[in-house]
Amino acid sequence: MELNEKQIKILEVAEKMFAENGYDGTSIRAIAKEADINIAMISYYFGSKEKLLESLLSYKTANFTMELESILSKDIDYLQKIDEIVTVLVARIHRNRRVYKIIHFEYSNETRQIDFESYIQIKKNNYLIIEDFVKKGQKAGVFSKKVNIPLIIPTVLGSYFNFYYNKRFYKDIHQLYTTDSLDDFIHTILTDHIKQTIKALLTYEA
Amino acid sequence: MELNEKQIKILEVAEKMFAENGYDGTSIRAIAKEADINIAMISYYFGSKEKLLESLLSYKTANFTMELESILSKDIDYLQKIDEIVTVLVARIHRNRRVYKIIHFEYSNETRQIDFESYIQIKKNNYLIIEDFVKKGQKAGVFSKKVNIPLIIPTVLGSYFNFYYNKRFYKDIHQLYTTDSLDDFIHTILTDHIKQTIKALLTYEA
DNA sequence: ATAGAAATTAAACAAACGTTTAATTTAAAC
DNA sequence: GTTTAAATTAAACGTTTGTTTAATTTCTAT
Repeated sequence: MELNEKQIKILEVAEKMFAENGYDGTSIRAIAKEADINIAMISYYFGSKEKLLESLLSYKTANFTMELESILSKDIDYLQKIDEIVTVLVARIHRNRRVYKIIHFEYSNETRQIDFESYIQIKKNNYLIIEDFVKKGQKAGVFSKKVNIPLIIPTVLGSYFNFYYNKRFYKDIHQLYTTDSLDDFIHTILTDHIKQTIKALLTYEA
Repeated sequence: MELNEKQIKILEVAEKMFAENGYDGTSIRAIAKEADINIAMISYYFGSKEKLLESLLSYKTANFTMELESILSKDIDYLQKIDEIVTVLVARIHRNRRVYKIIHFEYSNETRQIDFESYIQIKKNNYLIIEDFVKKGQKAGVFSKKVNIPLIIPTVLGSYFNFYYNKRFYKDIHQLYTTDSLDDFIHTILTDHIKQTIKALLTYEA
């Protein structure tokens, strides 16, 4: 699906407002007003509010996969690859945190009939790449064989998102009162913590 | 605030529906119908929809603190305490997962003026207890001194919640098609993974 | 310059929303 | 048994919701 400038504007506004006030908490009137277009244009372009959300998801969850494979093909050791994957992963989910918030909320709701198929396919594909990498590391004797591979990613992403969903709490603890200091904290301290966690987990033998 | 049977019924129904369809996605009419009471009773008992949510939060986030202190006062070693804390923590957030979903969504939204003060106070208090415990472990030479203490809890809770928010994905991977098998997985495999992660992190020196 | 398609608009639609009202029933106190 | 308060009800309120309509403007191709 090709998108013109106005459609992209609508999607950007929708992303911000859906994440801020939820899908149901955001009216298409409010989106239209913020995007400075007529209400009817949303139905005209996307068909309905629900299809607008689906368009947003497929627009934003473009492939991780290439970036991931690029790191894994580098000539660096296993633990360095972990560092790079975590760095890229955290930067990426932080950049797209709003869309992930929508996904977390709507995808965990079984009764909502939004189409998440493309998101799931990307996720499944990326998981298989990670699994392959960890298994190689285990065979090479670098990684512990006791680790539960499918649960590594939830620990990486979860550490970030639980921080983010409680950021008003952690802002106080770490004194992060500006957007810049928060971003900086995430890309340094939080990212380092997650790197450390995953490397510890993958090399832990007890 | 004392609650009669009918008020508790309303809160239980509200918890389920708020978590399932969001605060804005849930009408008081729908709550009233599900709880089998008249619409006006919600305003009559709680004042408004917003105050209903606040009542729900303070009703459900009763103190972790005692349970935590009970574990820490036991005569077991540091790593065994980690095991017990993780077990209790995961069981508890799993039991109250719906309320936490509401909190994650609403508390991370700066523009929403819901009162989270009691939740924050409990969280802050529990953090200080954990911090004290880890510092003692560091002095005793059991725990690494390089760990970022405030970020340990996000890793524990985040691992669980990222699994939960993507459970439709992980259900397929781990073949957890019944509620019982899912609960069982969480209380065994997932809990073990988190225990392992935290113990690895706290003893990692590299 | 003109025809036809695409884009844009204001207005209208029925339905659903949170809240309030005023009347009635139930329960408790004396 | 009467009085008084609490609980419960159906109905109504003014808004806001997502979507559609029909008319108009803008753009594109010939």
